[in-house]
Amino acid sequence: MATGRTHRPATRSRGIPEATVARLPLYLRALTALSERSVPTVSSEELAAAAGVNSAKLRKDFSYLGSYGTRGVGYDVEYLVYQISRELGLTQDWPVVIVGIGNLGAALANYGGFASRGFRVAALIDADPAMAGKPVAGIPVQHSDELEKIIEENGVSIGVIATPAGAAQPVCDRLVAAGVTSILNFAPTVLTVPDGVDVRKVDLSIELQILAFHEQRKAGEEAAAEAGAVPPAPEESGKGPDGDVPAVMPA
Amino acid sequence: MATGRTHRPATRSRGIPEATVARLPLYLRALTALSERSVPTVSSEELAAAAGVNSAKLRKDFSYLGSYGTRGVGYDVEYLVYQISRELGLTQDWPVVIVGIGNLGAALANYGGFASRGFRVAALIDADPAMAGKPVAGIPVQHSDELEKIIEENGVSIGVIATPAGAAQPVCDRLVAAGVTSILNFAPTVLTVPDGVDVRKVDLSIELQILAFHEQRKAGEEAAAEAGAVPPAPEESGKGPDGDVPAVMPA
DNA sequence: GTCTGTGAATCCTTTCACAGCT
DNA sequence: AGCTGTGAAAGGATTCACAGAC
Repeated sequence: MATGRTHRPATRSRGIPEATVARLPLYLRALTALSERSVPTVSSEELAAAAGVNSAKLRKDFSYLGSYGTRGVGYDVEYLVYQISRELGLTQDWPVVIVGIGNLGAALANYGGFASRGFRVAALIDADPAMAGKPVAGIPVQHSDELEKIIEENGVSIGVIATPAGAAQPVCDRLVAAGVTSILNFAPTVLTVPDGVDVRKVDLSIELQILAFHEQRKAGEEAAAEAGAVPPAPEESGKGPDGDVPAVMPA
Repeated sequence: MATGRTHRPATRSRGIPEATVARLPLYLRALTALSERSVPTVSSEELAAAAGVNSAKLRKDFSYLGSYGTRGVGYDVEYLVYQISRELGLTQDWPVVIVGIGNLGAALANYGGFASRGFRVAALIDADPAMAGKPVAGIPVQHSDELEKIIEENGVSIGVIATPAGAAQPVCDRLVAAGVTSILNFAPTVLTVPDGVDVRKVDLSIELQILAFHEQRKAGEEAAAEAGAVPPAPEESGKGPDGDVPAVMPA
């Protein structure tokens, strides 16, 4: 995953592992659901189940944030919601812009999960002049000529790129030049950014491909159970894709 | 080795680490781009740069697939495209169904990255009778009553869920009952599935939250660099002028 | 007795660095 | 020379298991 440099080697105060950070939103969602049902406290076991992880991991994760639980009782739901929100920076308002209002951009603009978590769609931007002024999710689309102005006037530091692949890097460059320091990229391209800028990538087809890999292996196991299946082994001799045999290396 | 601590018994890999599998689609995309430019061979250094990883990692990843490179030369682009495609299972045709044809479902239906990688949208399914028959991305939407029939007739084993959160689990259950064994879930819910079924989750707001975390930290570092270090631990107070404040009630 | 918080052990991933092939 | 393939080392993440608070 493309992550900018988190320079500052001596993180004496709070070094929350990336893996933990990535799970905090999961916990937060589960906690929010409990909160809406007015559940006062929850055990690590229950919360872990609701978030889809195991309890040891959850407790370890929370231990990086501090000691917010009560032994013999569990965690106070409201208090934890607040602590995690604060840790994630969601107690403040994050204006974001979405660039590229095609199908995906429109879906993102309409996505309720943003507004409910401290994110505010400050502007929708598209390169197509015909889109300008047209409202999407109640927000008028603006032409990309305005990009820099919009970023500066709204103090936007997070940009979402939902353009076609070819437009992504130029858009990215302009966003960064205008002051954006975090980018969520939906375009199927590797973005190049300067140090200090974070990029996260969501690629719809990559996830499907990973599923296909496992799916294929399931089918292969079934077949292999009946006969010894050996796929084609082109030129190269030696290892190749065979059964469980790892790479060989005689001494 | 092969210790008896199989967290996922049904998903025993052929020796290719998950982390590597997750990167194969990246390599494949970079290679496809090279292939289209008729580049015959590529070094690990070049390919790694194009895929956004470092070369040692790439070579290690490829070593799990077999010895497909030539020392002193690099990798044959076409050959590697074929090998990775085969490894990912993309040399076969994967019919998929998309359930929930809202903004996101429509975006997915229109997404070109599927068709070009062995995935074929076999059907679009929505619970709204008003959608039935309406074409999206050239494919007529079918009502969810037809779900089981569609799955079976098309031999679908991969399902994409793009419904609202509340509908996701019931839809998932029906998909699984009908024979689907891999699910890509865009709904913000933790899905419960029987053993042997793979679920991958894509959550748009989670990615943004992770960005917000890092963004917040950057802001804190800047402030700390300019003035004396002041840890950002504010009490619940007035947010922004137009803040839409998440429900937090600190004890 | 219940449940959290956490060192220690285990497992997985990345990086290093160089042997060995072309 | 140039570049891959891979053991070995280093670094993270996960799980274990239990001390200690309630």
